[in-house]
Amino acid sequence: MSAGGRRRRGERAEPSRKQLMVAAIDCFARLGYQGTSIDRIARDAGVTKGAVYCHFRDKEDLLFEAVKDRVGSFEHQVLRAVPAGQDVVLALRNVAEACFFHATVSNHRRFIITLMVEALDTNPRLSAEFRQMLRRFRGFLASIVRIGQEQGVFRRDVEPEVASSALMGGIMGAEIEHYQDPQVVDLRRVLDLLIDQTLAWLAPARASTAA
Amino acid sequence: MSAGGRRRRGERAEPSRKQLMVAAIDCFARLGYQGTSIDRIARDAGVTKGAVYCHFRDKEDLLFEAVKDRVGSFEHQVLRAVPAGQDVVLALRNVAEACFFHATVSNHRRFIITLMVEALDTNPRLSAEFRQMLRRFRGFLASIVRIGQEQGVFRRDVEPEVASSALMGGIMGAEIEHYQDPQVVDLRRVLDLLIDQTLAWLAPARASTAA
Amino acid sequence: MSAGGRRRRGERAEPSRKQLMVAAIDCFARLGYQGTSIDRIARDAGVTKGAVYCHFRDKEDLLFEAVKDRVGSFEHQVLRAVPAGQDVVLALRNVAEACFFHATVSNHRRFIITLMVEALDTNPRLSAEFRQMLRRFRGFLASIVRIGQEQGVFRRDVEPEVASSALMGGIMGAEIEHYQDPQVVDLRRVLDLLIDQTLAWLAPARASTAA
Amino acid sequence: MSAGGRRRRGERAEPSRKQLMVAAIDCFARLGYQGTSIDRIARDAGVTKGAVYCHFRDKEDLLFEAVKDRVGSFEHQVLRAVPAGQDVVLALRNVAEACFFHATVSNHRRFIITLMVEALDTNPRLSAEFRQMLRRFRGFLASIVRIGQEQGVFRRDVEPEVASSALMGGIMGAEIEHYQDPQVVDLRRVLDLLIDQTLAWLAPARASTAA
DNA sequence: CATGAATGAGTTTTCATTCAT
DNA sequence: CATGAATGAAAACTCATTCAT
Repeated sequence: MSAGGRRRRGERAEPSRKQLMVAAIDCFARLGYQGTSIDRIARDAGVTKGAVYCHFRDKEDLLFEAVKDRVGSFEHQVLRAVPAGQDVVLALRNVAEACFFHATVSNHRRFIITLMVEALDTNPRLSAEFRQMLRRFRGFLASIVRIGQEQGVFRRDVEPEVASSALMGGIMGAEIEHYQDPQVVDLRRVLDLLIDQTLAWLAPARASTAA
Repeated sequence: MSAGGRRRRGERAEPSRKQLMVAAIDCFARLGYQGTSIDRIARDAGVTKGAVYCHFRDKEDLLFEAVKDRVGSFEHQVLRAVPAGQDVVLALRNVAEACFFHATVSNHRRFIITLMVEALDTNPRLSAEFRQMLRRFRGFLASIVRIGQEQGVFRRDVEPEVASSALMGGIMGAEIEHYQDPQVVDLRRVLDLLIDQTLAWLAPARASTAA
Repeated sequence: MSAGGRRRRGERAEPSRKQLMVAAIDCFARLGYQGTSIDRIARDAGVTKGAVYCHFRDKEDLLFEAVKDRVGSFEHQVLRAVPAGQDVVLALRNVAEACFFHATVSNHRRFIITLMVEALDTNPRLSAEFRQMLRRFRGFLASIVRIGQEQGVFRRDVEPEVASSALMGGIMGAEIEHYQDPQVVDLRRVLDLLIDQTLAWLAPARASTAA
Repeated sequence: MSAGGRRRRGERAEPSRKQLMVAAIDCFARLGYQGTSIDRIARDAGVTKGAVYCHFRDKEDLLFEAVKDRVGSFEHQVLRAVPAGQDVVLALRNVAEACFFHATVSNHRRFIITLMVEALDTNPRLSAEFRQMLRRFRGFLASIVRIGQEQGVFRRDVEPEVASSALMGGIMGAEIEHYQDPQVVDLRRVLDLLIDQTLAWLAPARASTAA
């Protein structure tokens, strides 16, 4: 009770599991998995090392939980940002907007990108998880493109899968540039240009009039 | 004779410094800086741990030497691929081609991307080095765009800096996707589409009126 | 249970921090700082290397803690041995007695002398600490001399600072000789002679004719 | 020949063995045996590590050679400073003078004291060497005292061995204080006082009343 | 649940020593 | 003699994990 842990009435018990997740996500996003020690996470969460093992089997478990949390949350956000039946052009813009939001306001996107790169050859299981996530995301973008093609809004001689790869890569790459050099790379403008470019490219050939 | 690396006469001294660099670059590219132990590098290079310290002050020194080597080499390759006075369209295609080459045949590009992401918050000095490199690269791409604009080959209402950010991000992102999922992401096709898209976007307006 | 130091219930927690300090002091006194490995200290204390880092930041921290502990303890002993208002002659004898005690029964004096010599050019910060300690000690001795002079017990044409330097040096030197060659150098007799000599020298001139 | 090693005509080949000894003595005096690396000595001597092994079997051999060199040289100096048949009072003053000289002009005395303390429990063989040296030195001082006693210049109720221990300890201790705090401890004055004190003590009792 | 001391394996680094040239 | 690359053992330190309380 003297050890600072007592909460006042109504102070929402702040389950330390949640705090640990928050701290872990932040640390992993900035320092990577290998660069983050359990001790660091615990300290940031305001508990001791031992407490981590009350909630998670080991460091990897914490990692997977964090990834599941962030990936799920992000995908949910994107789906919410793109209601079914929406204008496909608006849909693509909204996806970019969601990415922008999560890349600047939260560090969810950076968390994903950082761990994805790190996991490539060091954590096959995690890497597989990310692979699935990217496939879902590309599939999602490709489906938007496909709908646009069916609606006659997009030209038909473009493979939706390749186009979605290019778009997704463009978004990720722009983010990395921005994390690296926020003073020079204005993420908003780069993403806007990226979407404009994509839409122009997808516009049916005639006298292409992108939004 | 059993005592390790002693070479017999005429056995081509195979300067172990070079071998250490090669091993280090490969390990760092795949496992990251923190994920690579000195011991691993030494073993891969066929020497003992101690030998590493014969050639490099410490692990970080080895890292910086490796980065300097790879970045320098890559930039040299790109400059060679784009002779001065070349057609700007061809120039952009050649840049993409060089990236494709170094992303698939060697692992130089992956080395750079992996370390760039890892260094963000863990190694400010290295991160600054990468920041400079990206600025040079963006500046180089922007100069090509600018020349195209002066030649009337590219439209003039596009800011070269933003366009080069989008292009560079697109390349890096496509590479990451490819490293993640080589079976699904055909880097060549994605890069081709990326360049096509960029060139279409840069094409002088005939009737195209993008927002 | 086999996993080492886990104590059974009631087994008197024997705080290992204390044991580590004891082991460290003993090792440093005999082997010097550089000659003592963390592993050695841990083994002597009956714990593993890792435990050391549980209680001390690093080897140097352990060193400074040990020095602080011993120096403080020794100064405390000396002050207790020389109550305020005591006969100055008795005071000097008691100081020598305290040194004798800590040089033979414990190894506190040897600890201080060993580290003081080693630190000279290898650890400026520690050396400064010892410098302060010696200044305090000399100041303390000088104050006794000064009081004796005021009381008319000691002659007045002697500088207390120089006299205290000679006395302190005499004590330290005698100890070193004794550590070196305990069979030949009888520390008690040398210290006694030293004090006799000092007191004779400090005695008010009656007919004393020094060369 | 390009490697800087070529000497001009007449430049006295400066046998590197000598330079290595000089460098070793200096390093050992300041940093101790364990605190000095072979590489450091070699660098200070202007050669490479390997060269050390051309002249000395190993680090310990270099140590013993250095000790032999310094101890021999110092004893020789002292003997020269005290010609046989000299006035015993002058003899003691000259010994102190020789110590002062070698403690301030060269670092021979510090070399001896540093290694003597370090060797105590870490190098029994070296420690034995120093023990012999101290015995010789004490014997030498004791013989002077004894001669003085026979000449009636010194009182006879003092044991020469104990007196010489006190004197030798006083000299060593004063030196250590001076190495520690040269700005506060004026070695010359402390040694002078020490000799005065000793001589006063040794003066035949006329009215001298020690406590 | 939570703490914090402790373990033990693994990491970076140092350094005396060897040896082909 | 001298060099300098290389070895190998030992050192300091880190950190995920365990466990008694």
